Amino acid sequence: MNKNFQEKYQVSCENCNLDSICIPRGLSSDEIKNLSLAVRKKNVFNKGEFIYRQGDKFTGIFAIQSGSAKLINYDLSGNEHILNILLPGELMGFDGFNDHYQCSVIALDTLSVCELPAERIDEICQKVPTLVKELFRHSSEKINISQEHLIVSRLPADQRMAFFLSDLSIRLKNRGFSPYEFNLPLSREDIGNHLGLAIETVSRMLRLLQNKKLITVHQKNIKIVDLNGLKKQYSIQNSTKL
Amino acid sequence: MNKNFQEKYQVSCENCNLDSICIPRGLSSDEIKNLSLAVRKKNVFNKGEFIYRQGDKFTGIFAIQSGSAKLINYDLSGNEHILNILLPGELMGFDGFNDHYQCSVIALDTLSVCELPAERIDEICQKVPTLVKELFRHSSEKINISQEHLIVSRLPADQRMAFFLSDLSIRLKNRGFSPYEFNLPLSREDIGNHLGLAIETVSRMLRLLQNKKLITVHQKNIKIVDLNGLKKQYSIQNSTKL
DNA sequence: CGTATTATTGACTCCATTCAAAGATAGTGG
DNA sequence: CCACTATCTTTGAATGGAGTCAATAATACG
Repeated sequence: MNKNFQEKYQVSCENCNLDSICIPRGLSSDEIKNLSLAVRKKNVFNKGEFIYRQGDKFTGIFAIQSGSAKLINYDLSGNEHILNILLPGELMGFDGFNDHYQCSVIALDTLSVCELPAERIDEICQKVPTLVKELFRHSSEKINISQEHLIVSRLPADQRMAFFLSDLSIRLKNRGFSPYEFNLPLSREDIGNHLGLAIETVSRMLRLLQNKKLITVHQKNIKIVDLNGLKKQYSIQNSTKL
Repeated sequence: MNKNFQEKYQVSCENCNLDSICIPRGLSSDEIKNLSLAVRKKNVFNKGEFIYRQGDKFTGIFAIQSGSAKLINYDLSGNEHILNILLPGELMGFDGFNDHYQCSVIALDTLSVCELPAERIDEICQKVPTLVKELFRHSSEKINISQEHLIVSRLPADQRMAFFLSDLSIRLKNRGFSPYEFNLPLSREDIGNHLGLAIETVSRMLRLLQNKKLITVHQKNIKIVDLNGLKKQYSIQNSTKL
């Protein structure tokens, strides 16, 4: 393994400030070094480009270094369903362990990712047994996120919107961004698609939350005025049944 | 390891006729033997009993040998959300790799399960590397099922019901049961909870599908009269957008 | 057999969609 | 710089699908 190869393919996870949320989360520094050797150099995508496509052969797990993306699924009629928004430090590809990816991921802005290639996962898991556990942990998290979304999808429109914004705010905070002000990289149509709402309803719900002094909206710019109030909007729910 | 111990704790996966859908799916017979040694003896639960509870410490992955169960999540208000129905050969517990189970599983009738204990997963994965891959595969499948449910939750009530029944029919067939007649182990309330419908709507949709000559309903007994027709009910969707 | 629970059916209400139109924003070329 | 278009967003009014309420019917249970 010559120096040129290393420069080209080896990215130290220590150079990336996302260790605490990305794959290395539960690993020791020695283990991270082993992981770093397996990780493919970071790759840059422009807005609108696919990181991977539904139906593609599984090539590995990707981690976002910077930028954001949308996780989508196309149904039999070709309709797009936005399953989630992905932020820096978040992983993707766990939908593909059954040989082929079952979803697509599209960059919402300029995006850089690094990849843990499929062919290396086996060997690295031998060398770093705790990595297996970490990957299961992440996979488990993806399951729980999907299930949470299913529960949220049953809430009325205003609560769904409140959850979406709170969730984004919290995730941004965990990643070192401001939780109180951010630019949604999504159109109203994409938000509606993701939340299962018509674009008109998206407009109305944003206005509603603004009227309640919980947020302020200017185009894609969102300011969270009252995060606790926003959370109460959905976390109370119908407190009738116990 | 004496004979008594083996009788008590060792269940050969070869004795169970669910190899093709359960954990052993992709493993060789030698690997299955190794797996068999790690699997804990089967355990029996009565209707209404918990296999594991949301918040419990992760103890392992369970496989249903016989009977059925419901996978549920309790929200902050204590409301129950039925995320899925689990059938023989199906696995549960992938929601727990993050130290604690995020869901509960309750037996819908007399249920027998076998368990791959957490403390053995590490060692067995060392001995049987292909098992790691198999577990990731199953975990991946759980993700995809959740995401499919999210998409289905956007469909109108009749299509949701049609999907639910078709899906059950297909899964029962894959497990060697009749796909054309089965007894739902769920009350109308549970069906409604799972599909996000009021119990009255569940009644109405079952009647609708019966009027369309796609099924016949007698209490909990369901006969699938026209499986293809049932599938068409939802797979066409709005064919307007391409 | 009577009571309690569960399921069905009908009438009414309400939330979110659809339809329709106006307003705002970004990009283009004169 | 402004007009002009295309796209996106907001707002209002009407429609419709599923929920709620209420009553009846069927089933399970003691």
